[in-house]
Amino acid sequence: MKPETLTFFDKVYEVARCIPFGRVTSYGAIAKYLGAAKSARMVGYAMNGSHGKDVPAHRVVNRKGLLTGKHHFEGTNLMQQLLESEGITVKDNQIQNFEQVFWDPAKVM
DNA sequence: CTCTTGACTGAGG
DNA sequence: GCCTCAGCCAAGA
Repeated sequence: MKPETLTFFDKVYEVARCIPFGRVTSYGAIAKYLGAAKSARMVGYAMNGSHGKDVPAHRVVNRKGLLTGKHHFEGTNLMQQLLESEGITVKDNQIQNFEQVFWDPAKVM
């Protein structure tokens, strides 16, 4: 990869890979961790390019714990199944016990 | 170069 | 708690 390509996007991928099993985080949490809390949209946008990478995008949801990006996955419920496979309860595209499974990147670091 | 859109969020009503 | 507005930055037309 070219150094010029090392941007906010690459940092997002890096943090996303650090998300532990059975945990989730929000776009804003990642953005804030990167020092660009107001660029949460870029995190989601970056996820658009997460295909072909080891980025567990299904573990990244919006601040409400809603699976806003499920439409970007192959199936209509693939994202939900992936989360449920990790022990996360999902109901109506929304993560239950969100605070319980929420993972803060800054908290680990 | 300009305009629109988007996997978002926080503040205000 | 829900709706609306503005800010953010990048990619595509």
